[in-house]
Amino acid sequence: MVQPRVSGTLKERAFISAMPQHALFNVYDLLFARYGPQHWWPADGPFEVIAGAILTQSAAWANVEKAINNLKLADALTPAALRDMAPGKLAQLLYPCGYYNAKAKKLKSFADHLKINHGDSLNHLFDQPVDILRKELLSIHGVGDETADSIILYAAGNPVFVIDTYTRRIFKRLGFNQAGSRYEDFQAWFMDILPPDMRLFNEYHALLVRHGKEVCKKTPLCRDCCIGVLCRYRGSSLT
DNA sequence: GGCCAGGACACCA
DNA sequence: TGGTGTCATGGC
Repeated sequence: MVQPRVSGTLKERAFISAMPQHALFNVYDLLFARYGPQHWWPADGPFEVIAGAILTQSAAWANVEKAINNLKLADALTPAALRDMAPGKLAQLLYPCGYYNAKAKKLKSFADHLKINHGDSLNHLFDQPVDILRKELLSIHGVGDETADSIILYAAGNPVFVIDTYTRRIFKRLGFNQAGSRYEDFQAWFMDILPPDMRLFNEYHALLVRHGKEVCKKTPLCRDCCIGVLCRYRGSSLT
């Protein structure tokens, strides 16, 4: 495979900054052309999505899969089973994905909340306006911005754009510094430009993670890496 | 042996 | 409001 030359000239980056709407769609098209559909979220049902979203916090997905498999083998991947299990036993099952004591507490907090407020019904939890749902999720111990949005998008099926480390890194290094540094500013920038399409948001986030994992972290200058790779698929320009 | 991985929270200035 | 320490294993 031919490595891209160092590109991303000042002229190219200036154009990207001036035309964020076009560039945002072009970046998606280029990533999709390169990687194809990602079929996210890899889980059996919405509760497994939620558990995975909590367990993947600062952890490699391969290790999260081991922990989820442990939960399945112990028949513990239900809210009731998580509540009933002793904290030490649950932590033991979560051991492969790290932070096992903290994550055991987080899973139990979610299971407790679901029982108390929704009778263990995810449909009841999800059957409310997205802004209300998001505030409720954020009130649960262990659920922050990214985890809440992952749950809303991948478990509830509502179009919110998930902002993660890879998304910030890739777009900042592509020159989109006007997006702001706060989570909500970055998210608003995406959602103001893109149509509220659940499938688009799903695929876009997954593609950014795929690209971040496979390309950006292996290149010292990610800015050049991203622009170089992306430009290679559209000649010499991101336009 | 060091660094990083699909973050969140508590604490402090 | 923003910065920092903590939580912790597994793969490269």
